[in-house]
Amino acid sequence: MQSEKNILHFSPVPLYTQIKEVLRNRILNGTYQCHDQMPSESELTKIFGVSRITVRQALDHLQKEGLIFKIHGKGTYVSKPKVFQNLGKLQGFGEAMSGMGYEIVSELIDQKVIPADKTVSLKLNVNKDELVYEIRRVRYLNRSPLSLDVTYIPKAIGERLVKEDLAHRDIFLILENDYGYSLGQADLQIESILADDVLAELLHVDAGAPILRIERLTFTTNNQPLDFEYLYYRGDAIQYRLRIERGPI
Amino acid sequence: MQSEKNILHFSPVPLYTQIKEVLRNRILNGTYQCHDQMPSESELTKIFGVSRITVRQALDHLQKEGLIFKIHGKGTYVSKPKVFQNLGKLQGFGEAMSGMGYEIVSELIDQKVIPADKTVSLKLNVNKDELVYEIRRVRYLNRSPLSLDVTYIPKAIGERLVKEDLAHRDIFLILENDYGYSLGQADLQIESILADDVLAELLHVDAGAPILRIERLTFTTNNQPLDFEYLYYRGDAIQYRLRIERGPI
DNA sequence: TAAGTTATCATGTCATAACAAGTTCTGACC
DNA sequence: GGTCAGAACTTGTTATGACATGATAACTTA
Repeated sequence: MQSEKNILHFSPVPLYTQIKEVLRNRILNGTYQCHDQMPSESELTKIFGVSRITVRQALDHLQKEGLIFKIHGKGTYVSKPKVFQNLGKLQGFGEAMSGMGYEIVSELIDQKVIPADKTVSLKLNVNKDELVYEIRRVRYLNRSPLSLDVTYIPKAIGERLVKEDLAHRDIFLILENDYGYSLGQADLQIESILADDVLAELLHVDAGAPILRIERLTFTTNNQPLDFEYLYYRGDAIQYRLRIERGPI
Repeated sequence: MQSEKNILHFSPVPLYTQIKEVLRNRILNGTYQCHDQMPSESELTKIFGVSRITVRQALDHLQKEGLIFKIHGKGTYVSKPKVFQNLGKLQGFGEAMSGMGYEIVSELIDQKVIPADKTVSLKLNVNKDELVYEIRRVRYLNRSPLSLDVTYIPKAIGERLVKEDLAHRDIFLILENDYGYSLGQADLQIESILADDVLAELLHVDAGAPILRIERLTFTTNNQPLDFEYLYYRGDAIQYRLRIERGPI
């Protein structure tokens, strides 16, 4: 019946999902390469032995993921993997830059247990004056200071974190891979400020230099606040690139 | 034939788009309220006089926008409007703030046809020195200047745009609703700079004040660059809030 | 040769139809 | 009364078929 023996017509997983996975793999492993034209919808119906509506459903999902794009009247094509493709996702800075050929190291400035002030307690959903960990690090990109990260994290997690190699490992990766937390959404707030003396010294800029200040509150997939950070980036460094998708209203 | 006289079966705009707009309006104006159950798919087919596949296409889009959610076997429901729901999506600033209780007006500083410089030509994918429109606007939030938007757009589109009411309408909305462009992704680049004299005067800040500079390149769903902008925000205003989701890779 | 027309193939839209599967309510049976 | 089967909803998946519309190449015509 079907030319593709990988496609099971009697399976709890929908046909369009199976087809989507097969096509995704072929794109990722290079069977269909960047800017290649994919088989047309009618060809795919023959290849997989399904109807056109099923093929279109699989393609729609892949398009939503950004792996392919369609041109009316011409065909379906494999998207060029863009630098930004994986951004616009929540990720730490090291996570973002490593894999892009940059070497990121962090210098631990200090780490201490402090009572949560009003802002931190609100963000992390703890009582005021409840103890939390404050971790201050300066991140270097190719020997040049790039940002000061001030992280607030519940005391229980902080106690484990401070034993880790925070100079080379991303906190998000530790939380996810080592501690098993599942990171979900994050709220970002961005503003522009002037460097004070402390920032100026740490980031090797003049006092009064422009600084990009990002406030980030990260949640688990269960919507529990987990990590609250202030990120002070040097204003002259290309900072955050986001690939965001349109959603109306 | 159809119970809904607003739905035109012989129109260049697809039926599912018309239905999507009608339903969206009913959600926004409160006809269908938060957590209300929407009419079932079979009811909607009768209401609008279309087939179920068309209704589902409209609902799928609304779901992707986050306005509704479905529960298998139960029904379709109106989502609770979240503060961040509409952020982290690509949207113009007015689009973001209106509906949040703020009044946004824009002042048109100037609009002119200029030859594309190297940056603009690269971003918009046109030849260097090819003519493009440059539109400069200052946006006011409750009488207070908030940002300078410098928009570069291909000449053909710009010629139509400059006839519009750019003081009160969002460019993105005009492009989408009036011109039928389907906006897809956008690349954002954010940095922090100091206000020069021009910016200082336009934004009512001192020269040297911190400014948030956002470079935004917006694509159609066909991945054609459509709109390239520099957004200069006052650094002391809460700027951009993004709700971003974690994605694999 | 250049310009216009047509054929062909691509995706986009829409209709009708059927069955699967999850939820809820009802009514029969114990 | 409590339980359980089933009817009557819901959304989810899939098929088949049709026509519209955009893009392109081949063909025709001036």
